[in-house]
This record gives sequence, structure tokens and C-alpha cells, in this order.
Amino acid sequence: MTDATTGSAARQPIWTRPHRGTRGPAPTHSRDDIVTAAIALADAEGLGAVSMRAVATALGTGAGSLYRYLSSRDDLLDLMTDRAVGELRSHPPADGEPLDAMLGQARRQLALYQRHPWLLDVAHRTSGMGPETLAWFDDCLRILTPLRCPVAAKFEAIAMMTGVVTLFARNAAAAATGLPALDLAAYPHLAAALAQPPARAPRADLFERTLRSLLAGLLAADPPTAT
Amino acid sequence: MTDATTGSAARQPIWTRPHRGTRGPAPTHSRDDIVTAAIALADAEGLGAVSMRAVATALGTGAGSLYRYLSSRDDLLDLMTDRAVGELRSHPPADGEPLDAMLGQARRQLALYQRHPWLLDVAHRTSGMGPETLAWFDDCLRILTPLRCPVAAKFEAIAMMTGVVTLFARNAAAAATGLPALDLAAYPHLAAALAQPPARAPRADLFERTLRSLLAGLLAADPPTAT
DNA sequence: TTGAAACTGCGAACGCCGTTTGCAGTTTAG
DNA sequence: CTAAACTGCAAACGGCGTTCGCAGTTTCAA
Repeated sequence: MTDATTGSAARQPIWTRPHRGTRGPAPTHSRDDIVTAAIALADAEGLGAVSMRAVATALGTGAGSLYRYLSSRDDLLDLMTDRAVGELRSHPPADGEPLDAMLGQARRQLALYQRHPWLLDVAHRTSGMGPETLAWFDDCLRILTPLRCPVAAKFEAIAMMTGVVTLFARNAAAAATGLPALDLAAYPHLAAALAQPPARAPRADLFERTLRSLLAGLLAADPPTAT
Repeated sequence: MTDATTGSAARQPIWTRPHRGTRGPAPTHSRDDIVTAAIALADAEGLGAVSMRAVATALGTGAGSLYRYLSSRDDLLDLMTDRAVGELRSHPPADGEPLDAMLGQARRQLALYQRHPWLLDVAHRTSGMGPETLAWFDDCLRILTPLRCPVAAKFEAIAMMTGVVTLFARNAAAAATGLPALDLAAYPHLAAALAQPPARAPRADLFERTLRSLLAGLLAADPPTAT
């Protein structure tokens, strides 16, 4: 009942919960070990392969043993996410024109999603905003410091940028799904569109153009009461 | 083995598979019944409550019996999604300036997501593009017909619009999650931002402004090789 | 020094899930 | 009239996240 990891009171978030007490034998594993193994599994076989049993097996133990280190699978997912986001950290601080710097952030975010596609299956969770995620958010705010517009607008812009990046990442991941195989007769405009030659160039600058116009719109200088 | 719903060959998509054969007794239920019950459950208690057993119980039968009508839970999810998207159908055909009409589409999409929040948990699936979804897509293409820009751009614009709508829906759904409860000392810009007064107005026109700038950017008239 | 308390790993179990299977009964086709 | 194709149903299978109890180990306090 007074167990540090399974305490009875409304459980603290994983970020502030201590790893272990001082009494018993030294633990065989650690949170970091578990997270590393889980991420390796997710990178290799997708998030569906990250079951407690699979992670435990990869570590040479049993599923139940993991609960000495985590209190739930959701905790593990939060830790995995924050660890992955941590990969966005160690860059040269990205200065210059704020919009350009933000576009760099977006590009590195997109690359992260391509390196760890399982992030797309996990990102829509609202629970955990870990230290690395907060650091990334803070860095975005630092970039936007010279802009004189409401803080709320900056928050919105960052959130929207992140969202659009996930959209691009998802579209890239689901590129090769093919079309309906249904009878297209009932959809004249769709049929007409598909009858055209299949597109010249994939418009490689779509990512940049979209984000630039989006951010420019959201971060306009002083919009308080003007229609 | 020659069962119509569990046939051995690579299974057809649910949209083209017949409901039943001609031999046996009249079925007690129907696909539509099941989908209706499942949607009611999802509206009331979220997608997590839509288990085969729960849906079957709501219909007064056993879980296994549902497999006389569907071949998997994914099929059910596809059917639910398409049924919900069908609610976007019966409107007056939304004419006028293409961008305005598209914004109307987006607004109705957003309302749909608020009526059926479980769509957010199901939308990122790539499998099923049902007849209603295709009809909606076709309607968007019809709206965009007067625009002279590559079809690929129209596809991108529709996809991006849908994506941005889901972003807004998600943010609205996850509005009241509160902030970190972590030590903010390590995040100076975030702390400074949060120290400011909490925002005057929530910028109600954010949805419209964002989408309008996005669509205008993606649907520019003739961008093939100009930087 | 001693004994309680707090920890450790572990294996078995619980309840839920999606899905499969076998069976008895019903309707239709030939 | 028989055989095939369907029906509903209950039981079972394997996998999941999670809990629990047990035996062993380490630390702290008396």
C-alpha cells in the first residue's frame, strides 16, 4: 500500500514519481532500459508489437515484472514519446528569421515521425507532456520571442504546426493504399479527376508552402479587434 | 468454407460483399441494425465501449453471432465511419464562391466530429473509403470544378482541409487537460508565457482564417514551375 | 543483533478482448 | 426428399493489460 510505484493515492504522473525506494535489492532493470527496448520493438514492428509481454521478453523477464518500474502501459507510451521527442533537442539553437527557424523545427519534427512512425499512433494522446516535450515547446516559444503578437496566438501556431506536420507524416506513411475498387459511376467528378494523367510532379515544396502560409496567417502582428 | 461472409479467398471489402445468401432462415438482425447499435454505444460511451460483446448484448445476442453479418471488428468500424460521414450528405448543394463553399464543408465536418467524437479515434485508419465518404469527396471536387489548378492540388487541398478540421476537433475535445504540474523553472520562455494574463478572446475566427489561408495557398491558379 | 519493513523477481491467475468452431435447427434448390 | 446453404448460439482459444501472492534480499531502527 505504501509501495512507491503502486501507491494508493491518486497516482502522480510518471515524470515526478521516483524510480525506486532505498530498501530492497538493486533492481535488475531500469525505466530507461524498458523504454529503450520498447522503442526498439516499436521501430522494428510497429506499436502493435509493443505489448507488456513482448517488452518483458525482450528484456528476459516476465510481463508482471515490468510493473515494478511502471504503473501502466500508458506510462510506458508516455515515456517512449518523450524519449523520442528528446531527439529534437541537441541541435544548434536555430536562429534567424522566426518563420525560417520554425520551418526548421517542422522539418526536424517530420523527420522524427519518419524515424519513429509509431509516434503517429501515439501522438493523439493527451495525457503526458514530458520534460523533453516541454523543452521543445519552450524552444519554439524562444524562437517566436521577437514576434509581437498575443501569446495565445503563439500557442495556437505551435499546436497547428505540430498538427500539420503529423498530417504530412501520415499522408506519407499511407501513400501506397490505392483507391476504392468500388464502382466509380456514382461519383462523376471523382471519376473525371482520376481519368486525368496521374500528376506531373508531386509538388515537393508543398510542406514548406503550406506551413509558411499557415504560420504567417496565425502570427500576424496585431489582430485584436479588427475584422 | 463457401460461406458468403467468411469466404476463404482474399476477402472482398465490406462495401461490395453481399449481406446474405438465399438459402437459410431470415436473419434476425442486419448490418444496419448492428451499425446503429454500435454508433449509439460509441456516441454514449466512446469508442472503447464498442466491443463485439457490448454491441451484441445491446442487440440481445452473443458476440459470435455478429460474425454472421461482419467479418471483423474493423469492418464494423468502417461501416460506422461511413454511416456517420453520410450525415454530411443531404444538404443544399452549397454553391457560390468555391472557397466559401469549401469552408462550409469544413464547418459541417467539424460539427460532425463534435456530434461523434469517436470519429477522431477511428479516422486515422486507411482501410475503408466507403460510398458515403466517396460521395463527400466527389462533392468537394464538384465545388472545386471552376478552379483551374492541377487535380493533384485539389486532392491535396481536400486532404489537408480534412486534416486541419480533425486538428481543431481534437483540440476542442482535449481543451480541458490542464498543464504540466512539472517544475517550470527549466522552461523559461514557457514560464514567461504562462505568467501573462490568460488571453483576452479565444479568437473565434481562428478556424475560418486558418482554413482560408491554407486553401488559398494550396489552390493557387497555375504554380507548375514558378518559385 | 535482531526483527520488521520495504523492496526485489517471478509465475499464476483474473477478466476482457476479437475471433473460431461445432452443433442443432431452418429454409431453399434441384 | 435430400442435400446444401444458411441461421443462432454457446463454448472455447489465444492474447492482452493488470493484479496478486510468494519467496528471497536489503536496509533501517530499536
